Amino acid sequence: MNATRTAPPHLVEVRRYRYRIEPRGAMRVPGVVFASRELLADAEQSLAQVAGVATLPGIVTASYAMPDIHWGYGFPIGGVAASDVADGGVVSPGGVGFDISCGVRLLAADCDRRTLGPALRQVMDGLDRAIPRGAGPGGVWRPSGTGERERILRGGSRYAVQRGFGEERDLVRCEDGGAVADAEVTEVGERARERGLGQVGSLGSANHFLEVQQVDEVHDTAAATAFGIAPGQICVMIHCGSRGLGHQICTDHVRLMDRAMTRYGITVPDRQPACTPVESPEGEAYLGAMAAVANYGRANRQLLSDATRRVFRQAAGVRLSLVYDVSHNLAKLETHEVDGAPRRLCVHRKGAARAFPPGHPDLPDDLRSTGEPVLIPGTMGTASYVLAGVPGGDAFHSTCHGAGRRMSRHEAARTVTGRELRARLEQHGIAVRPRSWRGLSEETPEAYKDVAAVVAASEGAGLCRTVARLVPLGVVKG
DNA sequence: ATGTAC
Repeated sequence: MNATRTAPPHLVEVRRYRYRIEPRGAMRVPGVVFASRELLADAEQSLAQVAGVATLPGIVTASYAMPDIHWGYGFPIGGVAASDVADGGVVSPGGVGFDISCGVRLLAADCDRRTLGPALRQVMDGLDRAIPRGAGPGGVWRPSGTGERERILRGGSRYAVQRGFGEERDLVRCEDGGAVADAEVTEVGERARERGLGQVGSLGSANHFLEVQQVDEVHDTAAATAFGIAPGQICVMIHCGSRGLGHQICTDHVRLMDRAMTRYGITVPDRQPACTPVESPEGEAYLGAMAAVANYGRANRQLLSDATRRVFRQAAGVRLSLVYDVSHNLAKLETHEVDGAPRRLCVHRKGAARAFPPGHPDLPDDLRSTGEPVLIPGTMGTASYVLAGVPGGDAFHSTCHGAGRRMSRHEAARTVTGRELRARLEQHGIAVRPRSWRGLSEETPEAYKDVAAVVAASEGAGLCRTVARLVPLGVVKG
């Protein structure tokens, strides 16, 4: 149940693209919102969530919000919060979201728009047939039994590649080398496993998509070269998550934590977001399950990449190499400096991407001097971006994750029909392969903030730098 | 986001 709506917290402009919410009441730290005035106009009610997150036990430095902030379950989408593990810091499933491990993968083709030529149509038709999408079951590959299912949860992309669904080099270009080590498969309940089993290698629905894109502008040639992209080049962007498996894990663990919270003496506004200390049986159970789902999400994107590569090879003789794969819905145990001392933190990024700076030891060797690639899926018919981490990046090295919704799904569907939208996009030279007309209309570009403004605010706030802008040529949607 | 509600 929602409490009475109170006035949104007061924002003070610290400098351009940086606002502050002073700690009041139960807030343990300030709120820091990276945005422009224009972007804030669409974010008013989610500022209360930024203040709510600031009350979490053990939270350090600030409750952060990225320029694409919008209303979410408990935490705002576009929120970043870190808690100090040794100081009773908590982990919250609401700080990760229902779509655990949702993220983006970018593949670069060995051709440009001109050399691909009319084969684009065959590629789109091939993808239309090869990419499972929409709600419900169906994936490109079904694990054969319990053993294989558990190896996906433990091994992520690494297992998918071992199994023949990719190349060894892919793993170098995946966050965490394609798998996190701390997956605890025993914490993944039977219902979650069942839901996940038949959905390995599927897009899902809503804002998830697979797009054939073209590199439209390169802003940073050195970084683009290191990432493997150049002007005019054909790319494929895949945005998807962990399907029913992640949803079920979030549901299960919110329930467990909700029951346990009072035992730890934790009270939160509106009974959400549910949380328990990282160092508690419930906290450890969630993090173990979440890590298993993180691996599942990566395997999902790996399987979809394999299916996409097959289509490009058969329809156009084109090869795709992985640029990067990064999630924007995860909690991670990381070491960051707080008040001049290194602390072990549980960093929640919900609708926020990690953006390690140049020189960070966890980056792949060939990207270490460049900074971590960040992949920003835009809205249909506009543009997507490739960014990079910068030295001194704020918010525990995080940045924006997308355009950010501005209109409800219902409102969006009222503005345009799916058929009208497809006609409009095709007029602009964008091929559309939808699964449902309703789903397409809900994703109309007007339903989102201006992704260029979000990227400009993120860069202006010192969170990242722009490497390239990509425009869509073909969209595959659920 | 989600077998779009227990």
